[in-house]
Amino acid sequence: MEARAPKDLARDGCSVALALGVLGERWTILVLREAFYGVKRFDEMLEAVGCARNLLSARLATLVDNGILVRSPYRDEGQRERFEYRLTEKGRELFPVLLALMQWGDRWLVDASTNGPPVEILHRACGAKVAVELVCEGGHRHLGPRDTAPRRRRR
Amino acid sequence: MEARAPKDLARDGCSVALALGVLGERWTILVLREAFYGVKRFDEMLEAVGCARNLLSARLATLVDNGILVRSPYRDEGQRERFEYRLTEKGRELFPVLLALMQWGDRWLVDASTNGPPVEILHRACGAKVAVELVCEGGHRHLGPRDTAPRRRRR
DNA sequence: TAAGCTGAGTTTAGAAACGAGACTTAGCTG
DNA sequence: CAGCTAAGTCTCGTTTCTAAACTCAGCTTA
Repeated sequence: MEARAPKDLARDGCSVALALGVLGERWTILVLREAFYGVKRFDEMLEAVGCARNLLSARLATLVDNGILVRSPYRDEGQRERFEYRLTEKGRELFPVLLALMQWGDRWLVDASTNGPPVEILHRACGAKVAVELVCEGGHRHLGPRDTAPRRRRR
Repeated sequence: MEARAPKDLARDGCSVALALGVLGERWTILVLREAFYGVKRFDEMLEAVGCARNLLSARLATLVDNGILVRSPYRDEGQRERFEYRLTEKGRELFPVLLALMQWGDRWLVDASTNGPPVEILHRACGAKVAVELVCEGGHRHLGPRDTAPRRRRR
């Protein structure tokens, strides 16, 4: 008997499930974190992420296949041509996901004995701390889950 | 030689890695999605999520252990006492993570031939669609990743 | 009082994914 | 031409996942 296809989390077309089908494997989101921090090269990424080489190779390949990273050539002084990985627009739009995870981790998981979060994201233009927030198209801000209701749309 | 402990993604105290240590296993985030939709009971969750029974059992246990869900007794008319799972405050604060994933999936993964996302999250008070947004403490809104810079803090 | 039902799990065995380290490759350098 | 280096690939043992069968406790019905 055939096992459920891997990555087949998307039984019902839910966008969360679709997203996790692409991002849900182990290490994938940490690779993206490093990509946002500006890490581009294989061995540097390997060091930063800390996973096995073959897995990093596999994750980069699926991220490229899914248009989240691009693999593009570069050449260092007196070196042969190699490739580096950079975020695409599609990849950059994952920033709120990363920031939401970071924010939750900061709030609930970071050891309270330390003085604050290990990394902060700042607004370049003004230096203030950046956060994700729930807003509605009607202009209301600071919403919580209790203020919302899901609506399933007919297909 | 001992293998790297599972869930040990948190080599460096990064909050994203810490969060993924709790949420990063397969199915966990889909369980939370259903919890936000109001699903509370084991078999109902099983049907909605679509994973193996033993994994649902394991995921619910780790979510309870981590204070994201509470397991509390209920009793239906003429039934014995059973248990249901509900989000805690810590769990509810994951809503931005889910919404950010949904938003990205809607934008980049939902088949463009269909007319819009499968599920929308609406503001109860006004009926308008809810979204996550990057804002800074200086009051600037609609930020993108390009507008930000990370700063690592000394520990 | 026994037999059957039900929701909520646990167990088991085979398949798939992961992890560590060794090996490969292609071009550059001494 | 031997050695170096970044970026992989390969191998094999371990862990995790999957599906399905099994268990269990209390309730109902006979």
